[in-house]
Amino acid sequence: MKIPFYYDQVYDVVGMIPPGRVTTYGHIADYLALGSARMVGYALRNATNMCQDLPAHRVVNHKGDLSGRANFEPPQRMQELLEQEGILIENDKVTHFKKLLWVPSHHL
DNA sequence: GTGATGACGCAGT
DNA sequence: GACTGCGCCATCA
Repeated sequence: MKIPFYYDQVYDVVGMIPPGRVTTYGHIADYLALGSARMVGYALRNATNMCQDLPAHRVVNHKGDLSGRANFEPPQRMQELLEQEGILIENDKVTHFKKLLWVPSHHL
């Protein structure tokens, strides 16, 4: 299966998110400087279904909310994976989100 | 080619 | 802090 050009870009950024940290769609989009935050989420939607190795659970929206958990096969899986890395989830939102936030460009 | 969709983000109120 | 509306642009029908 051919992977759309945008998806591969997202995989690379998401794949370099350090464990125990999270990032937002906007930051990824800004780092890629290709499209918008919507494109990131759009790409991840296929990514999760396609590449289970992809730590898409570390990607949340600008509110720190697990907006895409419903897209995971078991929606509960996303929260489980985050807690597994030490990230606490409350009311489907990342606790201390700003502290755990990791910015791609900041990593350079 | 046209129209609608979407795991979002931001400005305005 | 909350809600509303608009922009974003690749992908799908």
